[in-house]
Amino acid sequence: MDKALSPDPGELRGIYLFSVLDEEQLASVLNTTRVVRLAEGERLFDHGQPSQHYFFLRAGEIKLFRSARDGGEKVIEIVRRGETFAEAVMFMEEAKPYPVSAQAIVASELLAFEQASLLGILEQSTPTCMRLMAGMSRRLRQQVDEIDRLTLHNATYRLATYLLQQIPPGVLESPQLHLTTPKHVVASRLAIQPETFSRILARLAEKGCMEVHGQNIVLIDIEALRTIVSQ
Amino acid sequence: MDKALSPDPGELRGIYLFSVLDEEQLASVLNTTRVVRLAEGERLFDHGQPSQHYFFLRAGEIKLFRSARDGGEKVIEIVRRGETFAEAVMFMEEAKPYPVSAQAIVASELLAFEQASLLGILEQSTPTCMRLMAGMSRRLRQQVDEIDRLTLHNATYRLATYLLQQIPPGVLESPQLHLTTPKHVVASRLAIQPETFSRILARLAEKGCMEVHGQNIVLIDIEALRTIVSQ
DNA sequence: GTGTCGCCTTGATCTCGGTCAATTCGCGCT
DNA sequence: AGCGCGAATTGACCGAGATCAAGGCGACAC
Repeated sequence: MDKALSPDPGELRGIYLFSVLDEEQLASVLNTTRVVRLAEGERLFDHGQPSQHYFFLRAGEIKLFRSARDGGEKVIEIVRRGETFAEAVMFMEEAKPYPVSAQAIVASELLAFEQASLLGILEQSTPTCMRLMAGMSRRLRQQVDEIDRLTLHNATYRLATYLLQQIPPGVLESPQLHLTTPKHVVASRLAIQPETFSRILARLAEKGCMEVHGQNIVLIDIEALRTIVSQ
Repeated sequence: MDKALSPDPGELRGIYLFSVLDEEQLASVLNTTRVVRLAEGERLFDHGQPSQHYFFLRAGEIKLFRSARDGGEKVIEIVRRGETFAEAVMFMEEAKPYPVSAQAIVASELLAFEQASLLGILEQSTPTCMRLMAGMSRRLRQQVDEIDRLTLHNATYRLATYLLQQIPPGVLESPQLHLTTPKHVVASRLAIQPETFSRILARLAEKGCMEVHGQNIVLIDIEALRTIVSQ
């Protein structure tokens, strides 16, 4: 079976935040790093909860989401293998509450880093500051794009955009997509109800844009999708 | 009449980004700072345009917005006197395109700072890095809140939230609000059509929550508003 | 004063996407 | 194989808010 390997310096160097650290700094991160394994459906943290850590997703899939009192749920982001999250939280004041909840979509394995060690490193390593700021800037821009899509565009546009983004780099023709994420989670990520999501997929398939076979989608006519997205 | 005063070190120190700089650093910022005055309706920059500057709003009001090809427009943020904006853009790659357009709602006066001088300072001043990261973190969180409101809550909720946020700090009872911003701009900020905005205000007034006299709104029953917002 | 130009308001109607409900599908389990 | 449960699909209906279309109300110019 899988065993939770301890992280080594090589693995940490692959993470953008740590790529320019010296041996000593890397060791200080490594010392306070824990491996966390989550079963499917397990919560990592809740919205509002005081934070002490930020994370790197080794394997699996995590959803970051907000809940409404009426039971509604909006997935803010789907975190994939190789991505870090919650780095920006450490700059908030007081208890630094997490701005979202995090839950494993499938069994997942993560590295949990202590905020304190990174804060110490940031004091010494301006290049690391720059990397972190670049990362936050990119996310800020993505959020603006998200608000744009939510307010200026309809559900079909958002779904088309999402599908086009899922095309692996390099693939040009009739790419075969495999949705690793359950459809209802993707729907929430796009602020669409599962029923509507299903209907839009069906309509696009009917128009000949794609073929849908459960989790697998073949994009027959990418140009048609691009047309939807470019107006 | 107003004349455009040259900025002095005292004014710059009042800006959170510059509050911990030494004399020399402050001078380097000051050297490359220009005063910009905009007439009502004038554009400061456009979405996608390469960026060289970030800004501080001395007086007036600026809207940051996205446009759709069909003429639709979404106000992302209304910048008020004393606020800075577009600091995060400098960390993007290549041409560092502005993620939004900026236009003066009323005649405005700004300070325009060069990205290069701040980047130089960030290399030397870790405390300034920390301040900037804290600012970006706050904005990131606000964007999540915004997405939450857009997807999990209705137009009345968003309007009530906005009104409650406009209450000057310290005022507890029947605060009199003055909307400095035209209603159709506030509507766009809240992702509501002007007609719907007007109707919601009318309905809240009818319920006795408030009195609306053009730009002036008296919040009669704040508790009722808070109830709307807390579910 | 009176004209006019924007903005705001009010009314009538439409529509996209949500809600409710009923199957059906897919997959793991015994 | 047959069962059971959650996810996905499909259909019928609904509703918040958009759109379309008139007025009304200032503010400003002349």
